[in-house]
Amino acid sequence: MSMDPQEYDIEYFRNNGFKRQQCSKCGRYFWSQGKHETCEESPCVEYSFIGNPPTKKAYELHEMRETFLSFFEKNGHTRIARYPITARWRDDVFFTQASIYDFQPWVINGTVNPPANPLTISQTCVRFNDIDNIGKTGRHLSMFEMMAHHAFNKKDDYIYFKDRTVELCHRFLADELGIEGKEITYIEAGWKGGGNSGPCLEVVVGGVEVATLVFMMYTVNDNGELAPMDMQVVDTGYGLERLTWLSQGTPSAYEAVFGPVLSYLKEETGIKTYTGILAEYSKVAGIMNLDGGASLRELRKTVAERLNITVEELEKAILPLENIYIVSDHTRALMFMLTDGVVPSNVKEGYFARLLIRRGIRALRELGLDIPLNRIVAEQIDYFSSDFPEVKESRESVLNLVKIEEEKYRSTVEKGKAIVQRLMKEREKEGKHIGTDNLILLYDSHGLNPELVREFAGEDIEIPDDFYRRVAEKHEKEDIEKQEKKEGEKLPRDFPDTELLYYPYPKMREFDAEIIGTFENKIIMNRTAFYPEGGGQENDTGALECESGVMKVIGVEKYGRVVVHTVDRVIATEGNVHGEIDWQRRMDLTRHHTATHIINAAAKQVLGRHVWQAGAHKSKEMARLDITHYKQLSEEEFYKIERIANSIVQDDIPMSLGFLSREEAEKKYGFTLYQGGVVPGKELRIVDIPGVDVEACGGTHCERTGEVAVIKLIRTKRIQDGVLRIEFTAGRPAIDYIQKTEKILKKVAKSLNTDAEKAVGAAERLLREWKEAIKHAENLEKEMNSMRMKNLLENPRIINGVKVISTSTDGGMKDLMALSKTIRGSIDKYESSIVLLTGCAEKKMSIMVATNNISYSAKDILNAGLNVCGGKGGGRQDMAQGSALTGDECMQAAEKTINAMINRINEITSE
RNA sequence: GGGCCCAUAGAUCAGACCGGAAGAUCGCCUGCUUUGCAAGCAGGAGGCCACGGGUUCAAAUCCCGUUGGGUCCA
Repeated sequence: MSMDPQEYDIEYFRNNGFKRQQCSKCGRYFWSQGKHETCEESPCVEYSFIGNPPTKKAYELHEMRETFLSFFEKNGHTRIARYPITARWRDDVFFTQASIYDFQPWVINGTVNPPANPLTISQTCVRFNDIDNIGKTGRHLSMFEMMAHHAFNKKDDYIYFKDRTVELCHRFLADELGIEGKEITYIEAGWKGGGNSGPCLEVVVGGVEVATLVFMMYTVNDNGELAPMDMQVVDTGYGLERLTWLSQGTPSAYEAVFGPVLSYLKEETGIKTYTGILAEYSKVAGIMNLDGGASLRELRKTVAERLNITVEELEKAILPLENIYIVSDHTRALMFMLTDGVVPSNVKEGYFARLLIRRGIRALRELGLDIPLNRIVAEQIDYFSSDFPEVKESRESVLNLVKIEEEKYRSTVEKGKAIVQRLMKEREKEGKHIGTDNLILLYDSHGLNPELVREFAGEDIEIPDDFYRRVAEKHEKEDIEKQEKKEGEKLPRDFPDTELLYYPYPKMREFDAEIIGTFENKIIMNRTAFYPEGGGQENDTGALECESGVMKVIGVEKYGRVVVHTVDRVIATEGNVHGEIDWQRRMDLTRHHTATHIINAAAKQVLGRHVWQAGAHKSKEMARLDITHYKQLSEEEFYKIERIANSIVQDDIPMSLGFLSREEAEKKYGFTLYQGGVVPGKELRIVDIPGVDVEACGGTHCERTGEVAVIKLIRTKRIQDGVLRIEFTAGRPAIDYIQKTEKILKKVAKSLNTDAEKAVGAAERLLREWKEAIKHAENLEKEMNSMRMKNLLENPRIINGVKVISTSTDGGMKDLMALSKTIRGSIDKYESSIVLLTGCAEKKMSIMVATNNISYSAKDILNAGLNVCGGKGGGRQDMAQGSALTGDECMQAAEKTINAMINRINEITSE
């Protein structure tokens, strides 16, 4: 994307001897203090820093991060803790993929102020688009840290923009890291994203892009025209891993950033690193555009040629290392994902965790290592513990999650083994082998990758080169158009912020306010004590009283900082009103909200630190809390959570509710504040139940836990793999619920003719006796049948040497079958016989023909009968069934039918 | 968020494509055999074929929906 060259006319460049130059290869313009033929970025040049780092010293990963953050701190920035890797404050993405994600959309669109301004951060990020390249290219990673300094400029609050940004960047690289100023190039580029755009500079050293400086300043309208943004944002991104790699000059980024984890794996496997080969490999990978298997082979061929060895020799040297890198990379990403509340599952965020675990296990297998994957995750945790205390705190829970997921994979593989074996047998019968179709099905539906299938099959199954592309194609066809996300509805005109009374005066039931605007059936006032829908809590209802009468408040919503009341009818457009809140409803909602926090804490205590709130809803009669957990609760866990929750209530703990600056809150309470997702803004409302739970939350709450009165869990439900829903009630509705269930129990007991305590025993006995009675009745019927049959059997009709037994009953098809079975049981297996049965029940006649040891078709005989009674039916050679609608004349029809069939038997047996 | 696969005896699964009398193996119970055990032999119990509709003379089987589980993709 090209931008106006003036956009890059930066004072700092002009004053410090930078010259604008054009790359002879890619044609892009760039700025540098040195003179360069090209832009200095691969693929225009090869990496020059490998074995020859341009920094004054080699930095270890954590050291590089600290150097960066403290440099910007020294230069007027506030250091901000990383945001979680799961972007729960956004509904358009699963994961945080760049530092700017932390401030989208709330800060960028001006809804809230940034946590600090300017600020510096090292944001943990994950990206999975290049997952196949990980471990293979020397530089791709699934998890990385984007270090950044951000400034948010408003008209009345200008921090800094292009000039200072470039200055800080250059000073960091040149003065702090000691890179020769002339070696750094700033390539002109354009940036676009999320409806915004602006110029951007790619900062390149030694062939590698180490940072990007983005200046967000325009909004792009539908016609592609640019308009200046209200806020101009400095969005920078410095690759921690890139810079660390650059400073160490190792053959690949992996060798620089994985630290002791890499050494551990190398030691365990005894795999050697061929530095020369690896260096060459990374260099070539750097100048190649890698996408898919074919280009990977191309890469290997090129490298082998350059080193004058065969591709086989090359692969022997690098393939084991690739697996080591994959394990290192994946476990590192997992550590952060699981720490931040991802629970492995088959959908959404969880699936990526599962993917990494399964890929990790496969890589370990390839290496021939018999170590559980969580052992490697533990190494990662130890490496990151000192700089990320939250990782250390979640150690046990993270290792447990990995272990559970490993077990799940093992059982998937076990099941898969059986499936493959059955499939083999089936295919063998048909004289065929397992084909590509089978492979795709096994992978897509059963999670068995083709290599695994080959192993289980024990024969050489051909795996097509483009296997995964074919799987992808299968899914592409099913691709759905992405639904347009509707923008937050806007108010018809601007209103001043509403003063919120429910925070400072949580017990305020009535208040006076002034109407400042109305539209449709909505009213906006200067202040309100009505709680608007938000944070999973439903809105208050009540009344607004004014001189001309009373308006009923039926809905309350918040648009930005304005509270909008929906009323049944607007009878005043200005003047004073007196508001009154439906207090019973408010108290029910409040108790449910506080109870939600309490249950969340209790669940964490019982189940582990991996439990995070995944959603919640509080209404008047009932509430539900969704938590991350990997399986359904046992009965024991269910009641334990309920017991603990109620003991927190009984302890009647005084709660503290108040506002705190974000920095202070994060420092004091840490990460778990953000249960419902990160709450944007500088000031956080903190709901603190001392010793139990602290959350950033905007809802209404009790003053003491005792106010909740009682918590009754109703049921839990696994709403998806990895997420459990707890439904519960608190306070008044809890009592209603208990009474309701008790009434049911009493009713049951009464109908069993006993009392509640004995109901279960009575029900069990009843069921047992009922089953016995049925069995008894069946046996009796069998006996009756055989007695009834005795006559028939002793005096059978013999037609041309074939024994024919026929009778009419008053049963349905099921009875006829039972009857025929009885007869069958009492005649000789080798005796030629035919059984003809009819049954009349509910104005319908069932007919059944069964033959034994003869060649005549039962179907044929049946048809003769059906012809006279007008029925339908069919069957097999030795057994046929049919029925006819006969009305009240069933018995006569049955006689006619049997006669017709006997005639037919006469006919065919005499032929 | 979407696609695919699966649900039958206590367990593992046949049967389903092509509708017509619910099966195998292991486990369980009883008896025989054995000093005892493992086992062997003979017999037996155990199924609303996940649930709810529909089609059909007839549904475990075909169609639609629901629930639960698995899996791949975003």
